[in-house]
Amino acid sequence: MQSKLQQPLRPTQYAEYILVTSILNGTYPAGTALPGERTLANEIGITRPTLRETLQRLAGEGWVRIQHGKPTVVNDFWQTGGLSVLGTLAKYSDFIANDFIARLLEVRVILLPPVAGLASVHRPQKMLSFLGHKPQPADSAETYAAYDWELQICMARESGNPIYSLILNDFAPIFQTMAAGYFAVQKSRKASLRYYRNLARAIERKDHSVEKVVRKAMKQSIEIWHEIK
Amino acid sequence: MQSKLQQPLRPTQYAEYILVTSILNGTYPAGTALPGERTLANEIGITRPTLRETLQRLAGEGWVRIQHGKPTVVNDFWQTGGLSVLGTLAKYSDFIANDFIARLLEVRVILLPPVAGLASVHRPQKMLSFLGHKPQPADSAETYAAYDWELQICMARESGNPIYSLILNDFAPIFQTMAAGYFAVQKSRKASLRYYRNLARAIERKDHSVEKVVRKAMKQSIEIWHEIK
DNA sequence: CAGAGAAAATGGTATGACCTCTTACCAGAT
DNA sequence: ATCTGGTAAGAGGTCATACCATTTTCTCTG
Repeated sequence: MQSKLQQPLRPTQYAEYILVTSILNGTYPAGTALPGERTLANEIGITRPTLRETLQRLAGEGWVRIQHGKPTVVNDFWQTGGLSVLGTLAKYSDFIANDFIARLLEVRVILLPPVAGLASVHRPQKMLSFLGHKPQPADSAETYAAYDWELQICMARESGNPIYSLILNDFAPIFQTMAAGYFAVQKSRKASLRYYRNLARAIERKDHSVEKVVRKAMKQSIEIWHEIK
Repeated sequence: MQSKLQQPLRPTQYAEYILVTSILNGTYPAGTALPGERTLANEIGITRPTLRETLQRLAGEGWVRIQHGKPTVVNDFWQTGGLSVLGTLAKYSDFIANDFIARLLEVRVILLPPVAGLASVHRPQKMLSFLGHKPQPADSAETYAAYDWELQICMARESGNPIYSLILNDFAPIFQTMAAGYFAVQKSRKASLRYYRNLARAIERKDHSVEKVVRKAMKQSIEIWHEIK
Protein backbone atom coordinates (compact mmCIF):
# COMPACT_ATOMS: atom_id res chain seq x y z
CA MET A 1 0.00 0.00 0.00
CA GLN A 2 1.03 3.61 -0.50
CA SER A 3 0.29 6.62 1.61
CA LYS A 4 -1.96 9.31 0.28
CA LEU A 5 -0.40 11.70 -2.20
CA GLN A 6 2.09 14.00 -0.58
CA GLN A 7 0.07 17.16 -0.99
CA PRO A 8 1.40 20.12 0.95
CA LEU A 9 0.24 18.90 4.33
CA ARG A 10 -1.05 21.34 6.89
CA PRO A 11 1.50 22.00 9.62
CA THR A 12 -0.51 20.03 12.16
CA GLN A 13 -0.85 17.07 9.84
CA TYR A 14 2.78 17.32 8.81
CA ALA A 15 3.81 17.22 12.44
CA GLU A 16 1.71 14.12 12.99
CA TYR A 17 3.28 12.51 9.95
CA ILE A 18 6.80 13.29 11.13
CA LEU A 19 6.18 12.15 14.69
CA VAL A 20 4.34 8.93 13.87
CA THR A 21 6.75 7.82 11.20
CA SER A 22 9.70 8.73 13.40
CA ILE A 23 8.28 6.60 16.18
CA LEU A 24 7.47 3.71 13.86
CA ASN A 25 10.87 3.64 12.16
CA GLY A 26 12.76 3.76 15.43
CA THR A 27 14.03 7.33 15.33
CA TYR A 28 12.29 7.86 18.65
CA PRO A 29 12.34 4.41 20.31
CA ALA A 30 9.76 3.50 22.91
CA GLY A 31 10.80 4.50 26.39
CA THR A 32 13.06 7.34 25.32
CA ALA A 33 12.33 11.01 25.85
CA LEU A 34 11.20 13.19 23.00
CA PRO A 35 13.11 16.43 22.35
CA GLY A 36 11.69 19.43 24.13
CA GLU A 37 8.68 21.06 22.57
CA ARG A 38 10.62 24.18 21.63
CA THR A 39 13.44 22.37 19.89
CA LEU A 40 11.06 19.80 18.38
CA ALA A 41 8.84 22.51 16.95
CA ASN A 42 11.90 24.21 15.54
CA GLU A 43 13.16 21.00 13.94
CA ILE A 44 9.82 20.22 12.32
CA GLY A 45 9.49 23.80 11.21
CA ILE A 46 6.23 24.68 12.98
CA THR A 47 5.40 26.70 16.06
CA ARG A 48 4.92 25.35 19.52
CA PRO A 49 1.14 25.76 19.88
CA THR A 50 0.66 23.87 16.63
CA LEU A 51 3.01 21.13 17.73
CA ARG A 52 1.22 20.87 21.05
CA GLU A 53 -2.12 20.29 19.36
CA THR A 54 -0.81 17.23 17.58
CA LEU A 55 1.13 16.08 20.64
CA GLN A 56 -2.02 16.24 22.74
CA ARG A 57 -3.87 14.29 20.10
CA LEU A 58 -1.16 11.63 19.89
CA ALA A 59 -1.04 11.45 23.68
CA GLY A 60 -4.77 10.76 23.67
CA GLU A 61 -4.19 7.77 21.45
CA GLY A 62 -1.37 6.51 23.64
CA TRP A 63 1.63 7.24 21.41
CA VAL A 64 3.38 9.41 23.98
CA ARG A 65 2.98 10.30 27.63
CA ILE A 66 3.00 13.98 28.54
CA GLN A 67 3.59 15.12 32.10
CA HIS A 68 4.01 18.60 33.43
CA GLY A 69 7.65 19.32 34.20
CA LYS A 70 8.93 15.98 32.96
CA PRO A 71 10.04 15.40 29.39
CA THR A 72 7.54 13.76 27.06
CA VAL A 73 8.33 10.07 26.60
CA VAL A 74 7.49 7.74 23.73
CA ASN A 75 5.25 4.82 24.60
CA ASP A 76 5.12 1.30 23.26
CA PHE A 77 1.72 1.90 21.76
CA TRP A 78 1.03 -1.83 21.53
CA GLN A 79 0.99 -1.86 25.31
CA THR A 80 -0.38 1.56 26.19
CA GLY A 81 -2.22 2.62 23.04
CA GLY A 82 -5.95 2.61 22.51
CA LEU A 83 -7.87 1.16 19.60
CA SER A 84 -7.79 4.53 17.87
CA VAL A 85 -4.16 3.96 16.91
CA LEU A 86 -5.59 1.83 14.12
CA GLY A 87 -6.92 4.96 12.47
CA THR A 88 -3.59 6.74 12.67
CA LEU A 89 -1.77 3.66 11.46
CA ALA A 90 -4.08 3.48 8.47
CA LYS A 91 -2.96 6.95 7.43
CA TYR A 92 0.61 5.76 7.12
CA SER A 93 -0.08 2.33 5.78
CA ASP A 94 3.49 1.86 4.62
CA PHE A 95 4.17 0.66 8.12
CA ILE A 96 1.28 -1.78 8.37
CA ALA A 97 2.62 -5.30 8.55
CA ASN A 98 1.34 -7.80 6.00
CA ASP A 99 -0.42 -10.00 8.52
CA PHE A 100 -1.90 -7.05 10.36
CA ILE A 101 -5.16 -7.17 8.44
CA ALA A 102 -5.38 -10.86 9.22
CA ARG A 103 -5.23 -10.08 12.93
CA LEU A 104 -8.07 -7.64 12.49
CA LEU A 105 -10.15 -10.22 10.67
CA GLU A 106 -9.48 -12.76 13.42
CA VAL A 107 -10.95 -10.38 15.97
CA ARG A 108 -13.95 -9.91 13.73
CA VAL A 109 -14.54 -13.66 13.63
CA ILE A 110 -14.91 -13.57 17.41
CA LEU A 111 -16.79 -10.33 17.74
CA LEU A 112 -19.27 -10.06 14.88
CA PRO A 113 -21.21 -13.36 15.19
CA PRO A 114 -22.52 -12.62 18.70
CA VAL A 115 -23.31 -9.07 17.62
CA ALA A 116 -25.29 -10.37 14.66
CA GLY A 117 -27.09 -12.78 16.96
CA LEU A 118 -28.09 -10.00 19.32
CA ALA A 119 -29.26 -7.74 16.50
CA SER A 120 -31.29 -10.54 14.93
CA VAL A 121 -33.13 -11.12 18.17
CA HIS A 122 -33.43 -7.49 19.15
CA ARG A 123 -34.42 -5.89 15.84
CA PRO A 124 -34.99 -8.62 13.23
CA GLN A 125 -37.17 -6.38 11.09
CA LYS A 126 -34.47 -3.72 10.87
CA MET A 127 -31.90 -6.26 9.81
CA LEU A 128 -34.19 -7.81 7.21
CA SER A 129 -35.13 -4.47 5.73
CA PHE A 130 -31.47 -3.61 5.40
CA LEU A 131 -30.72 -6.95 3.76
CA GLY A 132 -33.63 -6.32 1.41
CA HIS A 133 -31.63 -4.13 -0.93
CA LYS A 134 -28.51 -6.17 -1.54
CA PRO A 135 -25.88 -5.03 -4.07
CA GLN A 136 -26.11 -6.54 -7.52
CA PRO A 137 -23.46 -8.85 -9.02
CA ALA A 138 -22.56 -6.17 -11.53
CA ASP A 139 -21.97 -3.49 -8.94
CA SER A 140 -18.55 -2.00 -8.30
CA ALA A 141 -16.11 -2.93 -5.57
CA GLU A 142 -16.80 0.40 -3.88
CA THR A 143 -20.51 -0.40 -3.74
CA TYR A 144 -19.81 -3.74 -2.10
CA ALA A 145 -17.34 -2.23 0.35
CA ALA A 146 -19.80 0.44 1.40
CA TYR A 147 -22.68 -2.01 1.74
CA ASP A 148 -20.66 -4.54 3.69
CA TRP A 149 -19.50 -1.86 6.08
CA GLU A 150 -22.99 -0.48 6.55
CA LEU A 151 -24.19 -3.98 7.35
CA GLN A 152 -21.67 -4.29 10.15
CA ILE A 153 -22.60 -0.87 11.47
CA CYS A 154 -26.25 -1.86 11.36
CA MET A 155 -25.56 -5.04 13.31
CA ALA A 156 -23.65 -3.16 15.97
CA ARG A 157 -26.27 -0.45 16.30
CA GLU A 158 -29.19 -2.88 16.53
CA SER A 159 -27.38 -5.23 18.90
CA GLY A 160 -28.51 -3.08 21.81
CA ASN A 161 -24.99 -2.78 23.19
CA PRO A 162 -23.39 0.54 22.16
CA ILE A 163 -19.89 -0.70 23.02
CA TYR A 164 -19.84 -2.71 19.82
CA SER A 165 -20.47 0.44 17.80
CA LEU A 166 -17.53 2.16 19.43
CA ILE A 167 -15.22 -0.71 18.61
CA LEU A 168 -16.40 -0.85 15.02
CA ASN A 169 -15.93 2.91 14.61
CA ASP A 170 -12.27 2.48 15.45
CA PHE A 171 -12.02 -0.28 12.89
CA ALA A 172 -13.52 1.94 10.19
CA PRO A 173 -10.49 3.66 8.63
CA ILE A 174 -8.25 0.63 8.39
CA PHE A 175 -11.14 -1.52 7.31
CA GLN A 176 -12.20 0.83 4.55
CA THR A 177 -8.76 0.83 2.95
CA MET A 178 -8.71 -2.95 3.01
CA ALA A 179 -12.21 -3.46 1.67
CA ALA A 180 -11.40 -1.73 -1.59
CA GLY A 181 -8.82 -4.36 -2.48
CA TYR A 182 -10.82 -7.22 -1.06
CA PHE A 183 -13.96 -6.61 -3.07
CA ALA A 184 -11.99 -5.96 -6.22
CA VAL A 185 -11.89 -9.72 -6.87
CA GLN A 186 -15.07 -11.36 -8.07
CA LYS A 187 -14.78 -14.33 -5.73
CA SER A 188 -15.16 -12.03 -2.74
CA ARG A 189 -18.27 -10.37 -4.11
CA LYS A 190 -19.93 -13.70 -4.89
CA ALA A 191 -19.11 -15.06 -1.47
CA SER A 192 -20.59 -11.98 0.16
CA LEU A 193 -23.77 -12.26 -1.87
CA ARG A 194 -24.24 -15.82 -0.61
CA TYR A 195 -23.51 -14.61 2.89
CA TYR A 196 -26.13 -11.85 2.72
CA ARG A 197 -28.74 -14.31 1.42
CA ASN A 198 -27.96 -16.95 4.03
CA LEU A 199 -28.02 -14.32 6.75
CA ALA A 200 -31.47 -13.11 5.77
CA ARG A 201 -32.79 -16.67 5.76
CA ALA A 202 -31.25 -17.41 9.14
CA ILE A 203 -32.87 -14.33 10.64
CA GLU A 204 -36.26 -15.35 9.29
CA ARG A 205 -35.90 -18.87 10.67
CA LYS A 206 -35.37 -17.52 14.19
CA ASP A 207 -33.58 -20.73 15.12
CA HIS A 208 -30.43 -19.11 16.49
CA SER A 209 -28.41 -20.10 13.43
CA VAL A 210 -27.42 -16.52 12.71
CA GLU A 211 -24.21 -16.76 14.67
CA LYS A 212 -23.08 -19.84 12.76
CA VAL A 213 -23.83 -18.23 9.41
CA VAL A 214 -21.87 -15.10 10.26
CA ARG A 215 -18.97 -17.01 11.76
CA LYS A 216 -18.69 -19.19 8.71
CA ALA A 217 -18.72 -16.18 6.40
CA MET A 218 -16.11 -14.36 8.47
CA LYS A 219 -13.82 -17.39 8.43
CA GLN A 220 -14.22 -17.69 4.69
CA SER A 221 -13.33 -14.03 4.24
CA ILE A 222 -10.02 -14.71 5.98
CA GLU A 223 -9.28 -17.53 3.58
CA ILE A 224 -10.09 -15.36 0.59
CA TRP A 225 -7.92 -12.59 1.99
CA HIS A 226 -4.98 -14.96 2.28
CA GLU A 227 -5.51 -16.14 -1.30
CA ILE A 228 -5.47 -12.56 -2.55
CA LYS A 229 -2.26 -11.67 -0.76
CA MET B 1 -20.66 7.46 41.63
CA GLN B 2 -19.04 10.81 42.24
CA SER B 3 -16.45 12.57 40.15
CA LYS B 4 -13.00 13.17 41.56
CA LEU B 5 -12.66 16.00 44.02
CA GLN B 6 -13.09 19.38 42.41
CA GLN B 7 -9.50 20.51 42.79
CA PRO B 8 -8.65 23.68 40.88
CA LEU B 9 -8.57 22.05 37.45
CA ARG B 10 -6.03 23.12 34.88
CA PRO B 11 -7.59 25.29 32.18
CA THR B 12 -7.32 22.51 29.60
CA GLN B 13 -8.93 19.98 31.95
CA TYR B 14 -11.55 22.47 32.99
CA ALA B 15 -12.41 23.08 29.35
CA GLU B 16 -12.76 19.34 28.80
CA TYR B 17 -14.99 19.09 31.83
CA ILE B 18 -17.21 21.94 30.66
CA LEU B 19 -17.46 20.68 27.10
CA VAL B 20 -18.08 17.02 27.89
CA THR B 21 -20.65 17.68 30.57
CA SER B 22 -22.35 20.26 28.38
CA ILE B 23 -22.59 17.71 25.58
CA LEU B 24 -23.81 14.97 27.90
CA ASN B 25 -26.48 17.06 29.61
CA GLY B 26 -27.87 18.37 26.34
CA THR B 27 -26.58 21.93 26.45
CA TYR B 28 -24.90 21.23 23.13
CA PRO B 29 -27.12 18.61 21.49
CA ALA B 30 -25.71 16.27 18.88
CA GLY B 31 -25.89 17.71 15.40
CA THR B 32 -25.83 21.33 16.49
CA ALA B 33 -22.93 23.71 15.97
CA LEU B 34 -20.65 24.64 18.82
CA PRO B 35 -20.09 28.36 19.49
CA GLY B 36 -17.08 29.79 17.71
CA GLU B 37 -13.72 29.14 19.29
CA ARG B 38 -13.27 32.80 20.20
CA THR B 39 -16.59 33.16 21.99
CA LEU B 40 -16.34 29.67 23.47
CA ALA B 41 -12.90 30.36 24.88
CA ASN B 42 -14.20 33.60 26.31
CA GLU B 43 -17.19 31.91 27.91
CA ILE B 44 -15.07 29.20 29.51
CA GLY B 45 -12.54 31.76 30.61
CA ILE B 46 -9.46 30.42 28.83
CA THR B 47 -7.56 31.46 25.74
CA ARG B 48 -8.10 30.10 22.28
CA PRO B 49 -4.89 28.04 21.91
CA THR B 50 -5.69 26.29 25.17
CA LEU B 51 -9.24 25.62 24.09
CA ARG B 52 -8.04 24.28 20.78
CA GLU B 53 -5.85 21.69 22.47
CA THR B 54 -8.81 20.15 24.22
CA LEU B 55 -11.03 20.54 21.16
CA GLN B 56 -8.50 18.65 19.04
CA ARG B 57 -8.33 15.97 21.67
CA LEU B 58 -12.10 15.63 21.87
CA ALA B 59 -12.30 15.59 18.09
CA GLY B 60 -9.86 12.69 18.07
CA GLU B 61 -12.22 10.73 20.29
CA GLY B 62 -15.19 11.56 18.10
CA TRP B 63 -17.06 14.01 20.34
CA VAL B 64 -17.02 16.82 17.79
CA ARG B 65 -16.13 17.27 14.14
CA ILE B 66 -13.80 20.15 13.26
CA GLN B 67 -13.56 21.46 9.71
CA HIS B 68 -11.68 24.44 8.43
CA GLY B 69 -14.06 27.31 7.70
CA LYS B 70 -17.16 25.49 8.88
CA PRO B 71 -18.38 25.69 12.45
CA THR B 72 -17.47 22.81 14.75
CA VAL B 73 -20.43 20.47 15.20
CA VAL B 74 -21.27 18.11 18.05
CA ASN B 75 -21.38 14.44 17.15
CA ASP B 76 -23.55 11.65 18.48
CA PHE B 77 -20.52 9.94 19.96
CA TRP B 78 -22.39 6.64 20.19
CA GLN B 79 -22.36 6.60 16.40
CA THR B 80 -19.13 8.37 15.52
CA GLY B 81 -17.02 8.01 18.65
CA GLY B 82 -14.17 5.61 19.19
CA LEU B 83 -13.64 3.27 22.08
CA SER B 84 -11.53 5.89 23.82
CA VAL B 85 -14.69 7.77 24.80
CA LEU B 86 -14.97 5.21 27.58
CA GLY B 87 -11.95 6.77 29.24
CA THR B 88 -13.36 10.26 29.05
CA LEU B 89 -16.74 9.05 30.26
CA ALA B 90 -15.06 7.43 33.24
CA LYS B 91 -13.72 10.82 34.31
CA TYR B 92 -17.23 12.21 34.62
CA SER B 93 -18.88 9.10 35.94
CA ASP B 94 -21.92 11.02 37.10
CA PHE B 95 -23.21 10.52 33.61
CA ILE B 96 -22.54 6.80 33.38
CA ALA B 97 -25.84 4.97 33.18
CA ASN B 98 -26.47 2.26 35.74
CA ASP B 99 -26.49 -0.57 33.23
CA PHE B 100 -23.48 0.77 31.37
CA ILE B 101 -21.05 -1.41 33.28
CA ALA B 102 -23.22 -4.39 32.51
CA ARG B 103 -22.86 -3.69 28.80
CA LEU B 104 -19.12 -3.62 29.23
CA LEU B 105 -19.16 -6.94 31.07
CA GLU B 106 -21.29 -8.48 28.33
CA VAL B 107 -18.65 -7.58 25.76
CA ARG B 108 -16.04 -9.14 28.01
CA VAL B 109 -17.98 -12.40 28.12
CA ILE B 110 -17.65 -12.57 24.36
CA LEU B 111 -14.12 -11.30 24.01
CA LEU B 112 -12.05 -12.66 26.86
CA PRO B 113 -12.67 -16.43 26.57
CA PRO B 114 -11.20 -16.71 23.06
CA VAL B 115 -8.31 -14.49 24.13
CA ALA B 116 -7.63 -16.74 27.09
CA GLY B 117 -7.77 -19.75 24.81
CA LEU B 118 -5.24 -18.27 22.43
CA ALA B 119 -2.90 -17.28 25.24
CA SER B 120 -3.12 -20.70 26.84
CA VAL B 121 -2.06 -22.35 23.61
CA HIS B 122 0.50 -19.74 22.63
CA ARG B 123 2.29 -19.15 25.92
CA PRO B 124 0.95 -21.60 28.53
CA GLN B 125 4.07 -21.30 30.69
CA LYS B 126 3.70 -17.51 30.88
CA MET B 127 0.10 -17.82 31.94
CA LEU B 128 0.87 -20.46 34.55
CA SER B 129 3.74 -18.50 36.01
CA PHE B 130 1.46 -15.48 36.34
CA LEU B 131 -1.24 -17.58 37.99
CA GLY B 132 1.41 -18.94 40.34
CA HIS B 133 1.26 -15.96 42.68
CA LYS B 134 -2.43 -15.53 43.27
CA PRO B 135 -3.70 -12.98 45.79
CA GLN B 136 -4.45 -14.27 49.26
CA PRO B 137 -7.98 -14.35 50.75
CA ALA B 138 -6.95 -11.70 53.27
CA ASP B 139 -5.69 -9.28 50.64
CA SER B 140 -7.37 -5.96 50.01
CA ALA B 141 -9.86 -5.11 47.29
CA GLU B 142 -7.20 -3.01 45.58
CA THR B 143 -4.88 -6.00 45.45
CA TYR B 144 -7.55 -8.10 43.83
CA ALA B 145 -8.48 -5.38 41.37
CA ALA B 146 -4.88 -4.91 40.32
CA TYR B 147 -4.25 -8.64 40.00
CA ASP B 148 -7.43 -9.28 38.04
CA TRP B 149 -6.61 -6.49 35.64
CA GLU B 150 -3.05 -7.66 35.17
CA LEU B 151 -4.37 -11.12 34.38
CA GLN B 152 -6.52 -9.77 31.58
CA ILE B 153 -3.61 -7.73 30.25
CA CYS B 154 -1.43 -10.83 30.38
CA MET B 155 -4.00 -12.83 28.42
CA ALA B 156 -4.26 -10.17 25.74
CA ARG B 157 -0.51 -9.78 25.43
CA GLU B 158 0.18 -13.49 25.20
CA SER B 159 -2.71 -14.14 22.82
CA GLY B 160 -0.48 -13.22 19.90
CA ASN B 161 -3.00 -10.73 18.54
CA PRO B 162 -2.11 -7.16 19.54
CA ILE B 163 -5.59 -5.88 18.68
CA TYR B 164 -6.91 -7.39 21.89
CA SER B 165 -4.41 -5.37 23.90
CA LEU B 166 -5.56 -2.17 22.26
CA ILE B 167 -9.19 -2.90 23.09
CA LEU B 168 -8.37 -3.75 26.68
CA ASN B 169 -6.34 -0.58 27.09
CA ASP B 170 -9.42 1.44 26.23
CA PHE B 171 -11.38 -0.51 28.81
CA ALA B 172 -8.79 0.23 31.49
CA PRO B 173 -10.01 3.49 33.06
CA ILE B 174 -13.68 2.60 33.33
CA PHE B 175 -12.84 -0.91 34.41
CA GLN B 176 -10.51 0.22 37.15
CA THR B 177 -13.13 2.44 38.74
CA MET B 178 -15.60 -0.42 38.70
CA ALA B 179 -13.23 -3.06 40.02
CA ALA B 180 -12.71 -1.19 43.28
CA GLY B 181 -16.37 -1.55 44.20
CA TYR B 182 -16.69 -5.04 42.80
CA PHE B 183 -13.87 -6.59 44.80
CA ALA B 184 -14.94 -4.81 47.95
CA VAL B 185 -17.42 -7.62 48.63
CA GLN B 186 -16.03 -10.92 49.84
CA LYS B 187 -18.16 -13.01 47.51
CA SER B 188 -16.41 -11.51 44.50
CA ARG B 189 -12.97 -12.22 45.86
CA LYS B 190 -13.82 -15.83 46.67
CA ALA B 191 -15.33 -16.37 43.23
CA SER B 192 -12.23 -14.94 41.60
CA LEU B 193 -9.96 -17.17 43.63
CA ARG B 194 -11.86 -20.22 42.39
CA TYR B 195 -11.67 -18.83 38.88
CA TYR B 196 -7.89 -18.40 39.05
CA ARG B 197 -7.46 -21.93 40.35
CA ASN B 198 -9.76 -23.47 37.76
CA LEU B 199 -8.03 -21.50 35.03
CA ALA B 200 -4.59 -22.78 36.00
CA ARG B 201 -5.86 -26.35 36.03
CA ALA B 202 -7.52 -25.96 32.64
CA ILE B 203 -4.31 -24.63 31.14
CA GLU B 204 -2.36 -27.57 32.53
CA ARG B 205 -4.89 -30.05 31.13
CA LYS B 206 -4.42 -28.69 27.62
CA ASP B 207 -7.84 -30.02 26.68
CA HIS B 208 -9.26 -26.76 25.32
CA SER B 209 -11.44 -26.24 28.35
CA VAL B 210 -9.91 -22.83 29.08
CA GLU B 211 -12.54 -20.96 27.11
CA LYS B 212 -15.36 -22.62 29.03
CA VAL B 213 -13.77 -21.84 32.38
CA VAL B 214 -13.26 -18.19 31.52
CA ARG B 215 -16.71 -17.79 30.02
CA LYS B 216 -18.32 -19.30 33.09
CA ALA B 217 -16.37 -16.98 35.38
CA MET B 218 -17.23 -13.92 33.30
CA LYS B 219 -20.91 -14.80 33.36
CA GLN B 220 -20.80 -15.27 37.09
CA SER B 221 -19.13 -11.89 37.52
CA ILE B 222 -22.10 -10.30 35.80
CA GLU B 223 -24.49 -12.00 38.21
CA ILE B 224 -22.47 -10.84 41.19
CA TRP B 225 -22.36 -7.32 39.77
CA HIS B 226 -26.13 -7.26 39.49
CA GLU B 227 -26.47 -8.49 43.07
CA ILE B 228 -24.20 -5.73 44.32
CA LYS B 229 -26.10 -3.01 42.55
C1' DC C 1 -32.82 37.61 -12.09
C1' DA C 2 -28.30 35.38 -12.22
C1' DG C 3 -23.59 35.45 -11.51
C1' DA C 4 -19.33 37.27 -9.88
C1' DG C 5 -16.94 39.37 -6.32
C1' DA C 6 -16.39 41.32 -1.84
C1' DA C 7 -17.16 40.91 3.12
C1' DA C 8 -18.01 38.28 7.26
C1' DA C 9 -17.58 34.18 10.06
C1' DT C 10 -14.84 30.38 11.51
C1' DG C 11 -11.09 27.46 11.95
C1' DG C 12 -5.59 27.27 11.40
C1' DT C 13 -1.01 29.17 12.42
C1' DA C 14 2.51 32.24 14.13
C1' DT C 15 5.17 35.03 18.01
C1' DG C 16 6.72 35.84 22.17
C1' DA C 17 6.15 36.21 26.80
C1' DC C 18 5.17 34.35 31.32
C1' DC C 19 3.46 30.66 34.75
C1' DT C 20 3.92 26.03 36.89
C1' DC C 21 5.95 21.74 37.88
C1' DT C 22 9.94 18.58 38.19
C1' DT C 23 14.54 17.64 38.92
C1' DA C 24 19.16 18.22 40.25
C1' DC C 25 22.49 20.66 42.47
C1' DC C 26 24.38 23.08 46.27
C1' DA C 27 24.76 25.37 50.72
C1' DG C 28 23.74 25.03 55.39
C1' DA C 29 22.41 22.55 59.57
C1' DT C 30 22.70 18.32 62.22
C1' DA D 1 29.58 12.61 56.63
C1' DT D 2 24.63 12.94 56.25
C1' DC D 3 20.40 15.06 56.12
C1' DT D 4 17.67 19.16 55.06
C1' DG D 5 16.19 23.03 52.65
C1' DG D 6 16.58 26.31 49.11
C1' DT D 7 17.71 27.58 44.53
C1' DA D 8 18.25 27.43 39.61
C1' DA D 9 17.62 25.11 35.20
C1' DG D 10 14.75 22.65 32.06
C1' DA D 11 10.34 21.10 30.37
C1' DG D 12 5.58 21.37 29.90
C1' DG D 13 1.22 24.72 30.52
C1' DT D 14 -1.01 29.03 29.54
C1' DC D 15 -1.73 33.53 27.83
C1' DA D 16 -2.11 37.41 24.59
C1' DT D 17 -2.52 39.02 20.01
C1' DA D 18 -1.97 39.22 15.27
C1' DC D 19 -2.48 37.20 10.86
C1' DC D 20 -3.53 33.33 7.31
C1' DA D 21 -6.87 30.04 4.96
C1' DT D 22 -11.39 28.24 4.03
C1' DT D 23 -16.22 28.52 3.88
C1' DT D 24 -20.36 30.91 3.70
C1' DT D 25 -23.17 34.85 3.00
C1' DC D 26 -24.47 38.92 0.98
C1' DT D 27 -24.17 42.57 -2.06
C1' DC D 28 -23.23 44.65 -6.18
C1' DT D 29 -23.14 44.34 -11.02
C1' DG D 30 -24.43 42.96 -15.65
